[in-house]
Amino acid sequence: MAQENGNEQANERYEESELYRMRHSAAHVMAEAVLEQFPEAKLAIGPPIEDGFYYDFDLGRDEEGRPITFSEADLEQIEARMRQLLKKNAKFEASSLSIDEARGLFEDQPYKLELIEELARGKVDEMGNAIAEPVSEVGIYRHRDFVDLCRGPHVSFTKQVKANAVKLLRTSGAYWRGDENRTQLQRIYGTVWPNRVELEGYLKRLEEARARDHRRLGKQLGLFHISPLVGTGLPLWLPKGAVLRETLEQFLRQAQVERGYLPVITPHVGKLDLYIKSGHYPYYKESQYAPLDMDGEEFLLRPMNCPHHIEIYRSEPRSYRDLPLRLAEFGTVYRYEQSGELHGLTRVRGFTIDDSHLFVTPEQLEEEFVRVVQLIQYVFNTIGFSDFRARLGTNDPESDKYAGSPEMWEKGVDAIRKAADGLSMNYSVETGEAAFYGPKLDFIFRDALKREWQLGTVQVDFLLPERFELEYTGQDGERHRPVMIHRAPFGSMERFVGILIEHYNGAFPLWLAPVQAVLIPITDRHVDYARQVANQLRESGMRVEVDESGNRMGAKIREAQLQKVPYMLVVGDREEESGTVAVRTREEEDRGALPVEEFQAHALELIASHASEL
RNA sequence: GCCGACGUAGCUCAAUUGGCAGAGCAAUGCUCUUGUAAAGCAUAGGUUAUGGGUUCAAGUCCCAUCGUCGGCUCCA
Repeated sequence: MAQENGNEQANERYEESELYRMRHSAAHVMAEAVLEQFPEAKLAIGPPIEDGFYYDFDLGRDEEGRPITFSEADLEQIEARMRQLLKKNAKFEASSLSIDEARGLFEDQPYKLELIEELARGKVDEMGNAIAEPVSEVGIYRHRDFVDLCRGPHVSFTKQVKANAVKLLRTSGAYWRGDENRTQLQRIYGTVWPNRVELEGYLKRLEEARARDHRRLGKQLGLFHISPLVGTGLPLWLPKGAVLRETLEQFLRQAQVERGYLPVITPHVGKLDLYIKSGHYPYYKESQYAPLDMDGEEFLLRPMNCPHHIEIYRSEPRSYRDLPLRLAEFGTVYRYEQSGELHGLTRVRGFTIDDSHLFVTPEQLEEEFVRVVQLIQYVFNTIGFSDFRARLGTNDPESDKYAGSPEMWEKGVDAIRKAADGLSMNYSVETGEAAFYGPKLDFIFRDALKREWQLGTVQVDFLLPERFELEYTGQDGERHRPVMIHRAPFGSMERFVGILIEHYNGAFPLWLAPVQAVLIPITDRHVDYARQVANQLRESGMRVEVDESGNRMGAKIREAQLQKVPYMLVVGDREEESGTVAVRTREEEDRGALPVEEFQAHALELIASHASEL
């Protein structure tokens, strides 16, 4: 993905940019304002981030022992004070101190002391990033009476941050060092831009992003519904959403048939023993629905599909002639995510993975891996997704989260690297992002709100074949152990559709649109003709509705526009007499009358080619 | 799960310091028979998330539960 290099370069430039300095400096001035209002506040860290900055504070506890938090009024006051402080033109002065001097200077700032100790021991820097070497001196930045442990960079004078280009956005809790077992601090997020106009532009972009939020569009377009009575995180697919999802499923099924995948269908529950044997259970115990105890036997709502597919592999003796064996299923799984983690369709408790498990010989591994990546690229290209990056997730040798031998991991990572390099792909390598059973290559998409979502994934697995003692008979007549590839191009149908909604702002390409055309009869008199045309189009496989409401034509068009229906086919006396439809697209283009057959042929061609333009 | 904000009709939102729960859209009925983004009139729609409490009086104040939203954490 050529995208990624660009991003990395952009990030490097960002960290050296004036804007980055402004945001870093704004964080310091905000902390200064906070300290005025909360003199007892302890400072944690306050870095620039994409589009802004934050600073974390510990405000201590009230008489009842509850953490003191920022109110909305506090935020307004802090923001107002910050503006005043920016205008008073203080100079930012850098200097460095020995570790001991720094310990003295920050003696009543416990979080800073912890950072200083870690710098001295060479673990992490003041921003929390890993460093290689212990340091003997630490950087500090001072403006007025405010001093912070910091290596900069900053602007020279506070005035260089425009007071009218600063806005504090929100507060939230945030764990110290990102660790939920440690103190929860109070974070303030803010943003700074070079000037007021750019700030307003940014706020407008946020507003626009909210307008294309898939939860909002999902309601407006009648795609899905989440009922608290059914269960939070358990979406209900409405007819139009179901059509969209099934269309995607059909598309992938077809692509898989062409590539030698075989369908299987397996149940949504399995005995607990199955997951104990696979090793999934102890790893993910906390994020699973509790086992169902029936007559002394325990069953799990399945959190993944792999063990079921493995049992299919094991159902008969396998020969090298059977491999690669590619078993595919849209398999629904259940994971009890923490309540605060749920989010529309993109983070749910019951979802369907476009899952497949490939059982291959070690010799076939690399080639099969390449084919899977090519399938994923084909899927993304066809659907029109572009803002993706690829990530190679490896195990963290320090962590006990990962099973299997070092050789297994090495072989797996090696296979992925060879495959990705062979395809000339750009990818980042991230330690500690692997599955517990093996390394993986993930495809990560950025949504309208700039959040990143992992969609497609391909994983190499030497472990489960061992756990389940999988075998095949080789050409040599000996027993051999296959390797597994786990893969899901969409990742999950729920998440993928959620992202798809935002990507297209609800205006799906014709082939995916839940309703592809609406017939709009001008008066009651034309309803029969409209129905006749609709039926003709339906017989060719198109998804067509007739607007038989009592509305006037203008209102029917408005409704179809709001529903983002690709084609509006207006029919009145003229069309009925000539056997035509007056074609209008959602891009507000009146294309005039076309014979029904001509429109149909044109539309079917676009559908077949997965075209995104009408 | 944690921090904060919030929960009023199907949807979007009103309701002054605690004092009769409202509007637009959608729905239904009637009239109009209409040419490219909203016709008119009428009707119906509510245990103000749920449960408890304070008060002469609670949508409004307090407590709990459920849920939603923004973050944090997590994401097989």
